[in-house]
Amino acid sequence: MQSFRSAPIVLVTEQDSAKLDVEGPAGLASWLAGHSYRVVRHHHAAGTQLFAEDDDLEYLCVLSRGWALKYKSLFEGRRQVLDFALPGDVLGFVGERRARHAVEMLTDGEVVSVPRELFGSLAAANPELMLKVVRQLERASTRAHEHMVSIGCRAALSRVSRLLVELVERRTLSSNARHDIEIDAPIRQIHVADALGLRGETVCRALKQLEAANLATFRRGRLRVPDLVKLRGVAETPDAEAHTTRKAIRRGAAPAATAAA
Amino acid sequence: MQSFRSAPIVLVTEQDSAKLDVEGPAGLASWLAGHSYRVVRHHHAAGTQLFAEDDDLEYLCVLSRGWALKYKSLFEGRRQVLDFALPGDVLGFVGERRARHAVEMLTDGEVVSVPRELFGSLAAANPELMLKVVRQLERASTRAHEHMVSIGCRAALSRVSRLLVELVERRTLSSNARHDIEIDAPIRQIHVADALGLRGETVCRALKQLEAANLATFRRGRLRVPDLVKLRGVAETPDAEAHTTRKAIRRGAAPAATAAA
DNA sequence: CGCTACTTTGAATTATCTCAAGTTGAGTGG
DNA sequence: CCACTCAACTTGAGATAATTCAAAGTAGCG
Repeated sequence: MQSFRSAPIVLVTEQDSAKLDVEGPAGLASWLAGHSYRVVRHHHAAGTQLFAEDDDLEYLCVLSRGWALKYKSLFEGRRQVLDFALPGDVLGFVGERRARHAVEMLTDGEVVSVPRELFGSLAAANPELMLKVVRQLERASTRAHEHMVSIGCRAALSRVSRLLVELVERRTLSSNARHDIEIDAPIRQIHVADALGLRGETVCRALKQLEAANLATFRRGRLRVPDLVKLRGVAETPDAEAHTTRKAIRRGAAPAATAAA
Repeated sequence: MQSFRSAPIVLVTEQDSAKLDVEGPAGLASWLAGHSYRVVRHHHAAGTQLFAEDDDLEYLCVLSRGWALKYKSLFEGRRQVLDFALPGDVLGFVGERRARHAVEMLTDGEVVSVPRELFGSLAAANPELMLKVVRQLERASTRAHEHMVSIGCRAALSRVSRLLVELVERRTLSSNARHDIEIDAPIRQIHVADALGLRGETVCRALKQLEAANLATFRRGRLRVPDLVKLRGVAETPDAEAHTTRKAIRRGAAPAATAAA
């Protein structure tokens, strides 16, 4: 079932369409909003589950405002966060009706929904639409791959750093700011943990380390990064530094100053 | 640079096109092969690197025969295997020229290559082409997500079991065989390890366990699974069974028989 | 003011990694 | 047909990063 079907349905107006352009020229939501009165926009409260894994989806959706979470649930309440969806991201699947993962709103937000068959005809008539979708898919896929590298190869501190860097980069895009960046990141430590294959306690300890080293402060949905380059350095130091230090200590040498010390 | 540019270039003939249909009705390679003389087919030896991360790709490629490996390299020789590519899989990126990961042949095989701009015009003229690409992308994305669940949430034994199940399912597709399945899987333990975020030794120990329990035998590129349902059971038993057993032992109770014991 | 949900800290436990030796087996060339 | 080689696989024992369990702290909110 699609729980959002009970949400108020708002037809997209011309003004709305113009407003959606804030997502940039590649914005899928704005494109869709302007092409049929059957493209609708729903508002959803934080915490709403848009759909669950295995749901039969009648719509293809694009997030137009707010943050959402894509995840898969396992046994014993464990879950894997697959991606943080930001405005412009596709929620749903073009190739099949069955949902391969769940999606839930992290903040209040808005979702543009297109009936599947309407999307099909829009796509047939407008090649550029499918291209926009492909680009979104590939971007999401690249993020998933980076994610896999983190979970598979990096130590806890690096994973957390890498995720913070990703969040900053997704929010500051073309901006080349590198110092004292501060963004809203409406997520809890547990979301970071579930995304990185760690437990909440481990994420907490990693964040404390980053804070102690003045590399990043993440509290109550607000992320501050004094020096993005340095943080990226920790993210890309998989284990090498820690490893070297460890060995040196074992040999009785004085430990080198690490980024987090 | 694209190292495969030095490979012999073979124009696709009508017969080739017909032959490529073994990939099934959704086969991208066969579709592409029939639509322009500028679509070429290359042969590549096992071990060939088709492209590296950050290469500037002039072609969009589809694997038509053999197995390939998508991966990202890190420090100290560590790498994360992102996906095993089988015939029909897209190698390359529609939305941008820059490669986001490396690809290397696991076996001898063939690759159908389309110049990027030609792909663009083919896609504009044939909406169904882009749809085929989207479906491939979504399938790869779903695999990546399953992969993340494994790496992030499962114990070593479950991860290995899950990967073996995935390989079997991809090779037997619509077949509903469930007993005594045997397939070629031209990979080594180290590929499994790099795919699952484990070390070779750990994969070896997991495989030994599976073999001892008569759940799967994987040796020299050949995988035999006596009972797919049972193996799937181990894959989906994240830790619960082992965990319960562990606790029971600590309490002094007799350990329950586990699948791998 | 007292929930409730989230975060923090500590100590013990453990799955996996590391390091270091073997062992196996397919391929090679005498 | 028999060494020989080399890469892949196997096995063991010790080290460690992360988990688990348990118990306090905090902060937002009605």
